[in-house]
Amino acid sequence: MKFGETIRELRQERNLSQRELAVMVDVTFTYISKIENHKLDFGEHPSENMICKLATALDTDEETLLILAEKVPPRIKQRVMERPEVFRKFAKLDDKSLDQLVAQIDGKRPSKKPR
Amino acid sequence: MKFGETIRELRQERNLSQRELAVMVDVTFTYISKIENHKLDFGEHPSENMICKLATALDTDEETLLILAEKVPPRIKQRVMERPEVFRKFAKLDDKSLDQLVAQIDGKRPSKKPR
DNA sequence: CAGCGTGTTGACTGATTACTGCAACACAGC
DNA sequence: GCTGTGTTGCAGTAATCAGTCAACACGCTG
Repeated sequence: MKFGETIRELRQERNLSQRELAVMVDVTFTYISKIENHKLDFGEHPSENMICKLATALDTDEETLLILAEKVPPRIKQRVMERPEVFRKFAKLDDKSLDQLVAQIDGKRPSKKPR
Repeated sequence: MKFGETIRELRQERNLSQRELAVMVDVTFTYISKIENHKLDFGEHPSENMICKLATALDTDEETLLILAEKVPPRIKQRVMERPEVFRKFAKLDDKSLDQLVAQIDGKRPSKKPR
């Protein structure tokens, strides 16, 4: 519901025209327009590859874009394949339980102990 | 590496010929053979839809088959989309940390708290 | 108002996907 | 030696995907 809008915002923040961005990711500018307006012929979103290029060109986080495009980022997919039973369990938990687990993680490993 | 072999085993356990299974999932039996031997023209695995039908026909767990075919089951995908930050965190954890979280889940919610 | 830069849209094209269908062969048992 | 079973290669197809191209619309600016 928000992928195209996000691309547009990022592009405008960087003061790029559709044409300029198009060159950077190596497609025609009309395609950029369609992406931003969700006017792609079939499904809503561009290919994973394209999203990756867009992330680079716009200097933004690739995984966030992928998720907006309803694609599971490769790194997450890989981990799911490596530990399927675990992720199947996680997927069964409700929001509250997930939050509790996150709290566990953040509590136990406080990112960076600043001495 | 094991999808085709798994299908074959399940099929044989149920005493089905490739031809019989093929009818059940509405494809030709040569296709079943190709699936079992990883001889599909392009990528290794059949479509999600086909896998789903196979699971039904073989009366086995769909998600397990999907994972063998290196596809993220829809239920898991959906949950990832709903709580992306959470699953991104999970995916960063090493095996030991994941195991600890699972222990948390299993310990904390012993299936059914009576009372 | 001419012309430029910008964005939007519909029709079209080429590649890839997910199979079908056939033919030929192998092997196993009766 | 025939029937049932599985294997493999090749060609064909229909749908979907990824992207191009031409045409047009808008707002500025000189």
